[in-house]
Amino acid sequence: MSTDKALEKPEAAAKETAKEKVNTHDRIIEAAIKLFSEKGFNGTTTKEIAETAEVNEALIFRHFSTKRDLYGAIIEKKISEEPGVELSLETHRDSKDDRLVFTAIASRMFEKCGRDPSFMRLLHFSALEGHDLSDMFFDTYVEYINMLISDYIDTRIKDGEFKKLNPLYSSKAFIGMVVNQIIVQELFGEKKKNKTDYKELTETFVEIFLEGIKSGKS
Amino acid sequence: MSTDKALEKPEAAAKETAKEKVNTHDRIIEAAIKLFSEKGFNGTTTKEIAETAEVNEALIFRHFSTKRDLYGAIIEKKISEEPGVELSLETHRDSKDDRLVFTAIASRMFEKCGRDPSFMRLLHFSALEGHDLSDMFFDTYVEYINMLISDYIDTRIKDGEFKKLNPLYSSKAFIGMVVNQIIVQELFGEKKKNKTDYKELTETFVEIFLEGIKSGKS
DNA sequence: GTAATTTGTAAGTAATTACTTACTTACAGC
DNA sequence: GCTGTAAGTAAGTAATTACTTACAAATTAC
Repeated sequence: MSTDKALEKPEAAAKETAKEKVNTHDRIIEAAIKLFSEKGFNGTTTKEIAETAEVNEALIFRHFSTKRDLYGAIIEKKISEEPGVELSLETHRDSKDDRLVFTAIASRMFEKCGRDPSFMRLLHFSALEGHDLSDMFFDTYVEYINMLISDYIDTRIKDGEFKKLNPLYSSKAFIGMVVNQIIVQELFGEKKKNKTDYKELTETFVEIFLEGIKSGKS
Repeated sequence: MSTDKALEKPEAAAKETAKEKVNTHDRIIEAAIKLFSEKGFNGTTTKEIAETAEVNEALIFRHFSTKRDLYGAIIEKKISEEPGVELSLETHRDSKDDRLVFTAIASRMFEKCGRDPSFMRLLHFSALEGHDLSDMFFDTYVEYINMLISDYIDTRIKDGEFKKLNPLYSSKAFIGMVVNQIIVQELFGEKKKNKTDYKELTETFVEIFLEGIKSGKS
């Protein structure tokens, strides 16, 4: 019985306390993500974060010693939790169905950023405002993906299927099409005016890119 | 004589006074462009602007009634003074030498943004921070250029030289390649690590785009 | 039970913010 | 000369900032 209690109680208690604690912690982080991504680091006050999180302002500084620490924490969280584009590449790489591969990459990027616009905004704010972790953000999401696609292009060149163009620059060409569309959409709010047909847009991008890079041995 | 004096004196006087006045005004604007483009609206203080411009802080508010007014003034200035990409299109449009046209567009954009990085940063800051004039910025530099290129593509489709793809989406494809490279370079500071060969990069972009969009009647 | 630790809060701090004021200086027209 | 107007400045303002402190309530440990 005593063991039961010893096992049971702390567990339940921990759960209970943890629930409250984690909720507070999470509420702060969620509010911070929302506000920092909307208005940037300098445009957001700790008072606002507290109000949005429905938490006393002083609690923020018990969980994160400074405002900048909190900012760093949410960037790290975003970096770690985002599944990335690599999946769509890895899923289809071996098929060597180029149209499928690049369509999957573009679709995944559109879908991910459409679902969570805060990610792109945070990425850009952190770069513009010069946050320390901005480089890590960049390496994880720009350089890494460029490298993956660049590698794929490289193998397709060796297969004799793609032209002998610089693989990194070719990768940048494709990524650029997709990312710039996302930026225009999410950051500049183009969506209000023009309804974009994502299916057609993706097809156009993939068509241009693939026909442009394919070696002409049809 | 009286007319002479009346004509001469105010002119010289105006020149003299204007010189001082314009210098102060311009120094404020120059400092504001520098600081706002580096650190954004919220990241820049009026005290800093005054120090950078070597002008008493109170003078800022004699020239611009609020900090936001000053911000608006520099955005308007940037919008009005930038010559834009349209020139390179207009110069080469009638040649119908597609490679020349798109190479010129890309080169001009790279060159312009490389020479004045503050432009791109201001554009992005204003969009992220949601300034009122951000839309004007966007319309002038994103939508307008897209329209111009889209129009050119449209005529080339009607010439039978380009595939029947959506001209706007095709334009976005090309612009995206170039603009994204600029963003990565200027905002994320990629230049430190990788030396980019702009000539090869431009050639790669144009090659992929043109071969991708050309109707296959070679 | 009670002591100790954690969680929450109200009030306050010193520094900084955008913006003003009251004043002096320089220079124009007469 | 004098007067009026614009340019320049030092000092100040009220509000807001990130961050603290001192204390109460709740929870845990024993």
